[in-house]
Amino acid sequence: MIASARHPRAARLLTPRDFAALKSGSRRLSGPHLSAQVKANAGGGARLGLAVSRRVSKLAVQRNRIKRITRDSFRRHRHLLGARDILIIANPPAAAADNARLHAELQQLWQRIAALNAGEATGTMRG
RNA sequence: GGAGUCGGCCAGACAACCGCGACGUUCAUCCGAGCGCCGAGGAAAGUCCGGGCUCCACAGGGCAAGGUGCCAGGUAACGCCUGGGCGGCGCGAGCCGACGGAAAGUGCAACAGAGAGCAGACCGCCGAUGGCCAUCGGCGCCAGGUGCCGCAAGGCACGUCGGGCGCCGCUGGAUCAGGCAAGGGUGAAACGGUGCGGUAAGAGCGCACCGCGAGUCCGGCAACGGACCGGCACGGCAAACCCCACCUGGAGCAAGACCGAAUAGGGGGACCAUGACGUGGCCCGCGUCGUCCCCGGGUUGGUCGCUUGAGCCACACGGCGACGUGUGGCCCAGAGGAAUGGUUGUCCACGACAGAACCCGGCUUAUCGGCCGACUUCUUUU
Repeated sequence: MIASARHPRAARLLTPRDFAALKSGSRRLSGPHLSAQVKANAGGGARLGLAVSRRVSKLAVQRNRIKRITRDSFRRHRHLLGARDILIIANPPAAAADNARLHAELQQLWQRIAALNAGEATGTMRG
């Protein structure tokens, strides 16, 4: 379906249960500033969760910035990502990275996720 | 124009595209879609004070503990604000101050220093008074040489001289007894300060001014100020205990309320009273009568609380002011895995600190820079 670049409520991980489900059987990817946990979901398209702890930055402004950049990038690339739940975890260096760097890294991350085939995406059968 | 003080305000702008949340409205069986409109701060921060609100069997008395601390106002309240007083800083506009009581009591002061609380004399000053020593003078007393004359007693001369002792007086002293605390020195602090007089040297010993005072009068609601009077004692520390005055019940929106679902009214044990529990420091008082402990099972979803409020903006009136009263107008985030943004372009003074989480009033801390008003001061010109 086509590619609306929107980010409705349905495209988010909402409950603690959603987050707990990612803890087991997910595929992990990591970059210098951001890491991801990915797992196939029951359908309907990609859903995004965010984890930016106070360990990344004590300033709420910085944490908000990272989340906003991530959401904005996610909605633009959501049509590429298939039916997966994705948790993006910020690493401490992310607070020092500017917006352009975060955008670039996110774009690479989406491409790596999209490259995973359906079998791998479930994570459980990895050899 | 330069330097500065106080108060207020702003917090890159504009455009395009793509997004997010609330509300209103239209469409739609539902998912949702269109349109309109709104969408972080002056500190949203630290959580340091004060309230509202909610629950705790509702809040009475006493003790303890904590807080505040010049006075008077303002306020819902405050540790905030305004005005005033006092002290300090600044040429000034102004700024800063835990700023009640030390004669209610207890206590503290290391080191240094002679001495640290009803103190003390190291260096030093004096030595008036009473001694001592010395010089000079006066008076008195005592002892004595040589020569000549004389038998001797004795006389005369040198000589109204010299010596010794005592008393009195003058002057002097690296002096003793003693006097002093001015000056030096120690200290955070040394038992009022400065000056003049005074004195042997000194000293509130006297005087003037300042300071001080359980005194009197006057001004002020008061803090306090002024005048007069008094005398120089009554040191400092209360962010030491303490005294005095005033204030404070506890916990916090994960407060708390409702709806729905699900399971159970389970098993075991302790106590039937001068008992247990409720008051989250204690006691009294008050209230409740079955209460408490252990084991096992179930639930941790939704709605409300949640933004109209000690609200904001004008104008008028009262007040020095903080602020109050009245009239009119406005609606100004409400999320909750958590919205309020991203990218690009143009411009310039090249953009700081930083993100609401129940809500207000303050304080404090962080902060690139800019604008406005009032005032001070210096310089130039007229």
